[in-house]
Amino acid sequence: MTPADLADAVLAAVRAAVDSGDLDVAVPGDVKVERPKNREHGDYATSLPLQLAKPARRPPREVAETIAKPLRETPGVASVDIAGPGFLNITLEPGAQGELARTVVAADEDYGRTSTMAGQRINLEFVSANPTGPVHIGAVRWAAVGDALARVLTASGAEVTREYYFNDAGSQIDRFGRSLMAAAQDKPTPEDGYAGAYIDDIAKQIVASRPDIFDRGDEAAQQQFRAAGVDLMFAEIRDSLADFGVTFDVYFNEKELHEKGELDAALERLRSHGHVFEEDGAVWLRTTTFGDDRDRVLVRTGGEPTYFLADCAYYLDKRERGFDRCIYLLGADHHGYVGRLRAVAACFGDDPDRTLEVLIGQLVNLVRDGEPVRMSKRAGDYVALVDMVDAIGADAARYALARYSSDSPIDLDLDLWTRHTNDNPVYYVQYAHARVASLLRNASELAIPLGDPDAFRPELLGHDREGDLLGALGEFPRVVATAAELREPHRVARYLEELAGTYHRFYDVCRVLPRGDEETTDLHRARLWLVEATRVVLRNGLALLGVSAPERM
RNA sequence: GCGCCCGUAGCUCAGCGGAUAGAGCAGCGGACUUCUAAUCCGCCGGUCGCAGGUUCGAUCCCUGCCGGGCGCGCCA
Repeated sequence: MTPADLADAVLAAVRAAVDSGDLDVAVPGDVKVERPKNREHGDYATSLPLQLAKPARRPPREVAETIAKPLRETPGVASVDIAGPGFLNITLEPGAQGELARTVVAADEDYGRTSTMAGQRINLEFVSANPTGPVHIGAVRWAAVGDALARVLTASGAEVTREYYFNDAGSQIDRFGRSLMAAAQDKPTPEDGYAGAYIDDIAKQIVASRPDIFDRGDEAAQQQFRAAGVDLMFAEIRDSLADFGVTFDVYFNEKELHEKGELDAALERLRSHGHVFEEDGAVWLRTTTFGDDRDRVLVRTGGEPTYFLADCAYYLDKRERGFDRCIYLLGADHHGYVGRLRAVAACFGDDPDRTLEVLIGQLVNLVRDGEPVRMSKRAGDYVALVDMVDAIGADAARYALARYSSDSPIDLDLDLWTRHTNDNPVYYVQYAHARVASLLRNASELAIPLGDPDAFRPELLGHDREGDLLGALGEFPRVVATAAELREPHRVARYLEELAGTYHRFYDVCRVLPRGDEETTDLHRARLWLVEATRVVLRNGLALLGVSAPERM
């Protein structure tokens, strides 16, 4: 019996109580059934009676009794106690609890998948770093978290498109092109230009592949530096992200918006909705109508469109591609965008609460030898994605970035995440998986197969540590669904750390394989099912974070 | 000044209104002839920033204050 099954049983009990006239209340849509910290409070507990007491106009403990009565009749439920002010403490039959191992093994890669978000078409835009330099650490947080988020959303039934908005138009690209040309000519970096070793590298590559680049004058040369530079930079960005395990379904070019006339189309659309006005020779969008703190310029006095107008066109483009929800993952230094983006959606006639979501990730600082590592794309002495992967490996980097709530700023100590010790949570989890894998290898060498599922005797898994492990395994689908719903993939990492600990503690006291010439008993086999189920969940969970599940360490 | 985020054990952080607030690290003390000790067990450690409010019940929701981070361009 899974927690979801039990939740259904509780709701069925409420319905039964209502049908029999014992209770007069609207049956809730879902119910929270949780594992109590204290084992004396049963295998599962719910505070539903406390919540129903007021609408039912009855004392909580009375409500609890009316629900408990039919719930006790549920197959697999051993006992239901009423505790405290009106909690229901539920104890399962040993077999019903152990049954979960079979469920998990049977579901295998699908264990953890739910349909809580079925039918939702989500556009998830993240990283979107400008192609004027390598991906820096701030964007890497979202590469790790965004990709994990995409995975938990998908696991919950949503249809997700990972998208990278590629700003290949605008003045920063001009500055990039000028910087490359200056580097190629050994001239100093232009004012507001980009500097750093990568500029020299790219400039050299371009000159090497086009020795005649300066033949048709500076203007033509700069065009080429710009175009070729963006291509090379973009290829580098895409490769470094791929090495990090992150690939996008759509790389969207800003240039395309300009070339297809989507900026004008968006402007007309906004005008038709009556939110556009002219002032001081510029064209503005009245975003303050929808809560932005100031109105925004769409077209400058000189007739040049702003980056903001491209943002409007891009949003419209996403909506016209059929996404019901556009999620933007931005760094804290861009949180000022939230108000205007929401206003954009509203100006197009959308309800921003429904169609748009902006998630803000606080800043990441890298620390090395106790000293903060400076990051600046301009100065060129920043730590890039590739540096971080070189320093601590893709697994540790992804895990380190994904295990914290995006709401809190983090200092990542490169030394710590390099260590192969217990301080390093990714090793703790991966080690648990390697230990499981090793045990299963030994089982197979001893020719002890899991055997026929019908021969599995779940009621033998009655040890406290087995119960703890089964309970933890049962939580997984709900953890994933919650991570998706709240857009908080770090919950998966924290869960895995707990599961790993629960497994280590089980392993410590519950011998799984027969020793020496011991007979293989049904208990050995039952525990093997439990271990196999643990393997499935650790592997599936790590996969959601994009972290490998090693067979050996 | 306005806006967003944060404030929980010595440190780094979990905890989407429930029972006695948790984990890792650090500190102290234990467990390896036994399936991977990259592990496990015990001890030590808290006015959940402060003050009000809502609630049967608040670390969680609301208001104000204090402290810290970030942001407030016809830049991108």
